[in-house]
Amino acid sequence: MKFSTRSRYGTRAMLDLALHDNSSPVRLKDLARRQGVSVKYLEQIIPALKNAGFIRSIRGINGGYTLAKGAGEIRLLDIVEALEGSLSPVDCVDMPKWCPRSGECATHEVWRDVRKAIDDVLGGTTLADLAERQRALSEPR
Amino acid sequence: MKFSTRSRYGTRAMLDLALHDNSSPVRLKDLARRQGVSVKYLEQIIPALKNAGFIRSIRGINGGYTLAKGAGEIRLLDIVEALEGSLSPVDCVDMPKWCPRSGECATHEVWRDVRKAIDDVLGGTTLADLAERQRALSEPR
DNA sequence: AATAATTCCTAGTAATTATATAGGATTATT
DNA sequence: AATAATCCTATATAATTACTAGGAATTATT
Ligand code: FES
Ligand code: FES
Repeated sequence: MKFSTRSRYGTRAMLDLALHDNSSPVRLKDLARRQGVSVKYLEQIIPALKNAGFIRSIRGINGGYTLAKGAGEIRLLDIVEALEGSLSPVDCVDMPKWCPRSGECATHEVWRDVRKAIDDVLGGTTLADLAERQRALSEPR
Repeated sequence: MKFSTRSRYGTRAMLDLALHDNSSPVRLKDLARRQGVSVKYLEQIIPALKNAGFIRSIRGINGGYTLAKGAGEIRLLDIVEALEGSLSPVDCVDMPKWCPRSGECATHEVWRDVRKAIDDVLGGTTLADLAERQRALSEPR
């Protein structure tokens, strides 16, 4: 019941892009240095975010990555699901047929409730919200 | 981000014990048959529940397992944590030192919120609640 | 046209975790 | 003594995780 490093690194990568949005594309090299992750590993995580339509890439020299849409339109739930797969704590929440007795299983209902609680938190937070929180944290006071 | 089979089987085992509470101890053989799990695998899951103080065992012939306290005093959160370990989606929620920059990491706050949401659902449901739901599901109507 | 810097693609790999199974020791009832 | 249950420890296998490696494709600059 842990998020994989894919999700942790990938979410922080998205946050990094959001914070550097209005400038030139962000090179993976810089992103990796700032986040303390190897370029090679990020290279493997990034495609999921691109396929999901969250980021756009610019190839060749001076290339890099930018957000493909407004930070306010990207929910953390979408990011994590793109990286992690479904957040249902058990498979039968998504596919009731997966458990033969899902119609008469009380635990099933509880797992569904857990899923919903996660959805509410992560679905209610956008990348813009996250960036704002980060700015508040980094702000000198 | 899935619960292991330990958690799923273990929770169902606890539910089974709760439903057969007021009678004689439940043999693993019967529990396993009802839940569709091998006795040998259950044997490996059960000790965690016993060590946590949720169940009591009776050895020898006519032995078996019973709840060690009232079903209303056992929260699903406790059961799952006994079987699964901490439900924090990332380690730094439990150990802030684990991430070097946890004090200035916005994602950290979100992961903490996710943990809390799970806690609220699973901490707010007791084994008695679960048993009641199960009876409602099984009831002929 | 050559160079350099970037993303893109595919494969490999070591370590860990998940999901069991197996065999026998211990305990208590009859 | 026989039986039936829990208890304990070891082993096996498969899947997943967290990377690393090498090079191909693309593009701005010179
Ligand atoms: S229906 Fe899947 S756990 Fe019960
Ligand atoms: S502090 Fe652990 S993920 Fe940021």
